Amino acid sequence: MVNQGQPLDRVFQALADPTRRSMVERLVRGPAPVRELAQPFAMSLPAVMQHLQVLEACGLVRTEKVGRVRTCHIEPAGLRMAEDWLGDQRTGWERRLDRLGDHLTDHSEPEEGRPA
Amino acid sequence: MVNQGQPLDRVFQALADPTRRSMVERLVRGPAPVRELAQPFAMSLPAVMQHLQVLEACGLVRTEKVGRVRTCHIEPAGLRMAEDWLGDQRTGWERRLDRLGDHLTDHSEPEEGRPA
DNA sequence: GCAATAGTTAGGTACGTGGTTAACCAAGGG
DNA sequence: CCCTTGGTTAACCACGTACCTAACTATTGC
Repeated sequence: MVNQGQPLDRVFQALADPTRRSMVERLVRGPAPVRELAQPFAMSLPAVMQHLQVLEACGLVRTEKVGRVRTCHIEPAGLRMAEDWLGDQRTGWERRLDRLGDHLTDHSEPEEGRPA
Repeated sequence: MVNQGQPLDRVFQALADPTRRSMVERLVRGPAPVRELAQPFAMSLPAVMQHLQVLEACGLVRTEKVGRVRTCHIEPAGLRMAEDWLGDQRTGWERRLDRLGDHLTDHSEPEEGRPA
């Protein structure tokens, strides 16, 4: 429960970059070739390619080359993995708040770390 | 709509590290002093402090020092910000899938990028 | 086949990140 | 008052990341 580390590492790392997030935002509205993906960013093609590789390596994006054009699709499973982790933390937190409320109404116990 | 960059950058960056994610996972179950937070990780106190600072800088964690003890609480708003972004992308994607389905049943249009 | 287009590879640089050790300061406790 | 505990600061190092330019390959269109 404490260690499913690596894939999540890569996904969050990928999402930590504004360029890559923008790419994801764009790809969510439909697939696009590398060139179109690169257009809004004031940076060289190789730089864009690198970002793309990061996104692909962590499973957020899938690409396939048809003629000389590589088309990029988003892979929603990757996003969901991250969203799930976040959701788990939030629900864990909320559950804790509930339990804390119970204890307070029961014994007026002061707030502290793990009860065990 | 394409650039609310910086805070999200920092949050995802913070979550990209397994140590920091573990810390969040622990803090979700209740506040803890630095020492206890550091205990499960085979690394020096300063390293832990650094991670803590990252978490604090991006608003995921709030800390306060009482005697000589600094207690760390989680700050759920930070998690929610990230979760929201992820959710936006997912819904954007799902909406697109719906629209695509409509078009297909209507005009048998081939799938492509932005319709504008 | 020649030129333009789309992408790729190679190599290099500047900066950021994650860790270390050592020395230090500030409570508490005997 | 002295020692221990808890945290902090400083200085440093190894490695990774995010770009760049230049050169190259592979299609497509004329």
